[in-house]
Parts: sequence; structure tokens; C-alpha cells
Amino acid sequence: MPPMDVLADLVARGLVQDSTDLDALGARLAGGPITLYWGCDPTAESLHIGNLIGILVLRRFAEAGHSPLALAGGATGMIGDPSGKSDERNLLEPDVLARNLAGIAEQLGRLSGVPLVDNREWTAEVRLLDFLRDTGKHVTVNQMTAKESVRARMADGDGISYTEFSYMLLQAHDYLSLHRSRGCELQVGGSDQWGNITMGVDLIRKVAGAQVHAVTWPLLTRSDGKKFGKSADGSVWLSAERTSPYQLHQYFVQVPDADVRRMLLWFTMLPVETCQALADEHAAEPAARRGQRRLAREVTALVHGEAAAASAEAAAAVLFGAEPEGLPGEVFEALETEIATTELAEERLAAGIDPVELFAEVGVASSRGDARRALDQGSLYLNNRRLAPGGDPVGRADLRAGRYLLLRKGKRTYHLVRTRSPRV
RNA sequence: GGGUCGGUACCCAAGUGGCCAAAGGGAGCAGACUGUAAAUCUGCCGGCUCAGCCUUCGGAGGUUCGAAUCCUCCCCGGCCCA
Repeated sequence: MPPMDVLADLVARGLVQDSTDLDALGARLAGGPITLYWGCDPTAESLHIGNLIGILVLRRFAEAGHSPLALAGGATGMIGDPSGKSDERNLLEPDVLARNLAGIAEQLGRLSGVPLVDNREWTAEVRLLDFLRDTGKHVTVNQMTAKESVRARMADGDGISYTEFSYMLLQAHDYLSLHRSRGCELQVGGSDQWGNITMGVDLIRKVAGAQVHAVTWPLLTRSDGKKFGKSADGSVWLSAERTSPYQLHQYFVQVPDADVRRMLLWFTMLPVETCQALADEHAAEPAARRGQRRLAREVTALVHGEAAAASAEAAAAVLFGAEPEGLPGEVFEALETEIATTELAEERLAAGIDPVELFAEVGVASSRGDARRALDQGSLYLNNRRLAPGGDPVGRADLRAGRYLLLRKGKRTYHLVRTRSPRV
């Protein structure tokens, strides 16, 4: 059931921060399908969780019958967007860029299902003089330097290079190119892109005489002051290699109560009314954490599929549940894909291993000293049972399902050890 | 180039001959309390074969029974002068 009005849907979700004339855009949308785009720069091999907002916005438009495009900035990625950056960026090496593009293209295809374009298509062969005449002529340096991101960089010592200064021009040129080749009439993005996007809107009005549109969503912040999309281990990525489905799931399970409503609205495809109802239900009884659980489930399913979501949920149930006494081997095998796992030669276990050594060796503790301290503080667990200082070595008898040890430090740092037979 | 102040552990920052593996704060980790939350309280927070030992206070030498602390040279940063 596509929403009758995407724009109203976006507004209801709190996804509209800045926009060009909303009434005009609404009228245009009501008049029939339009082509729109969202772009991202290939700064890494994988997109991160923040990019999911854009991807889902594209899907929302698609579901309403419009034609979204995803743009991977192969050309602009070589320049570096100065928006929100305090320092000049290092240029990416071509091979790194190519690898990043390939990775992102794969993800975008899988996650959004919308056609993907690379701005090198229309940028690579543009001649400098043509660019200066056709694009540069319509933009004044006055308006470029008036932009906050540029002003800030000009004010402090290091300045901004001409290269980065040109970024916004290239992005405006992208919009113009897509307008010409595909009839693109709307660009969406995070609010840090507002200036870049409107420059494209202005350019198109001057060059093509057409009224096109822009919509940006607010930058996402967390109520607890933590940076959104960052966990203790770094960014939360959309690639399973970088952030396992379990870790992604956990990230959302641990979201603060105050952020549940907005994240449901932003990161799921659930209808607005459903999100609101879930959030209300959660607010009534936050301790049950139903909001976070549902959110985690929905996002994990969107990113990694239903099966992975179910498995991450099952893993969480085991890890945050009872002792893994009678658990069958299959559950442990499933856990292997969700949490870090180390192989251990069986004969070492037969000989008995000092817990301190074991925890340090697999990396749960950063050193033996760290492991020892943790043990003294009562924060080490074997098979979810707290270890006491001076206890027995870990041996074969501790194996569960015949070949697994579940190590844990504190509340939520888990590590699985699987024994390896001498040789088969 | 001259002058001057500085470079201390993940970050900020005390220490200016022994009581210093080095105050304090932040971050981080853990324990209690909880809801896999927030707040709060408590502990830990260089390494190890851990009542002891080893390696650290920009780098290299030196003085001393003993140096993060004193001396020499070098490297790097801030500010002032040229």
C-alpha cells in the first residue's frame, strides 16, 4: 500500500529539515511520478548506518510510484566534500576509490533496489573550458564563499584548497546533468548537503529555466550525547564483514528510550501510524524494551534479511538469557556467525588452561594483566557462570555441546571458543 | 635567524633530585543498582613468571648512590621579535 503522499509521510516522520517550496513540490508530486536522486561519496568500502536514512527515503519514494536514483560519487569522491569538515581532506588513491565504489554499488543495489549511477559517467569527459563557461559562469564566488563551510575554512589558518572549493560546483553540475539526461527534479540528502543541493537548484533554474526541488532531513543525533552510528568499536557499517548482523542488532537494542520513536520513523519502512503506536507502547512501559527490540529487528532485517535478523535475535536471547547448559550444538554454530570465535587445539584444553591465559589469548582481555584484574573484579564468566579468582583451570569438562566454551567479560562482551581436534 | 614558553600514560593536565608506574579530570573497562537504559556509588585503568620484577615522562648522551625532575646536543610545537 503506497502512501498517498510521500511528502506528507516524510514530514510526519520528521525527515524534512529544509526544503524548497514544499507546496510547489507537493503539487508536482501529485501531478505524476518524478525522478529524484540521493548521492553519497565513496569514502569507504561500505556504507554506514547513517546512509540508511537516504536509502530508505529513496525506497519511500519508490513505493509511492516515483523513480529514485542512487548516485555513487566516483567523481566527487575524488575531490572531497568540505561540508562539515574542518580540515582539507586527503585525496583517495584511484584503486582505493575503485574498490570503495564497487563495495558501495553492491550494497546500494541490494538495499535500495533502485538504479545506481556514477557521476564519472558525465563528469569524466567534461572539458575544463566547457565547465567554466557552462557551469562556472552561472555561479558567483560571492555566493560560494558565503557558505558557512567555506567561510569557516577560510577563517582558520590552513584554508581550503581550490579543489575542495570546487566540490559544490561539481555537485551542482551533477544535479544539472541528471536533470538533463533523466529529467531529475528533486535531490534529497542530509541537511549538511543543503547548500550544495540548492546550488544545483539555482544552476538548473539559470541554465535550463526549470524549477526543481530540494529536500533535506535533519542530522541525526542521540539523546545521550553519543555520536550516532558510532559504537565502541567504531562506525556501525552496513556490511556484515565490518559490523556483524548481531552487532548491528545490538546497536539498536541499546538505543536510548528517548530516541526510539524517531529511529523507528527514520530507520524502518513501517507505516507512520505503526511507528507511533510502537513508540507509545514503549513509552508506557520502557523497561520492556519492546521499542528497541522491534527497531533492532526491523533494521537488521532490512540490512541483512529476515533470516539474519531472526538469528541475531536468537543469539541475543541466548547470550542475555540463561546458562547455556543444555543447548544443542546447532545453537552454538549459529552463535559462531554472530560473535567473535576463536579456535583452540583440543589438547591444550585437555591439559587445562589458566582462565587468565585463555581470556587474554582470545582477546577478550587486552593483556594478561587486564584479564587478571577483570578476574579479581568478578567480571569474567565461563558459560555465563562467574569465575572466582584462584579457581580451577578450564578443562574438557567445561565444554558445552562437546566443543564450545562461551567466554564473557562484563555484561555484553562475548567470545566463543571452539576446539579443534588434533588432526582428523 | 633571535628570544621565550612548552613536549608527561588514550586525551587534558600536575609533578621540577629519592616517599613516582607518576596527583587530578575526561574517556574507557568492570562491580553494585537496573530495563542489555539513564543517573548514582565503588573499583580498575603500562607490561610481566604480580607481596616481586621489567619498560615508560620528545630523542641521544652525561652528572648522581639515585633523574620525569640537573647538564649537553638534537628533534618537534606555541607565542614574541627579525
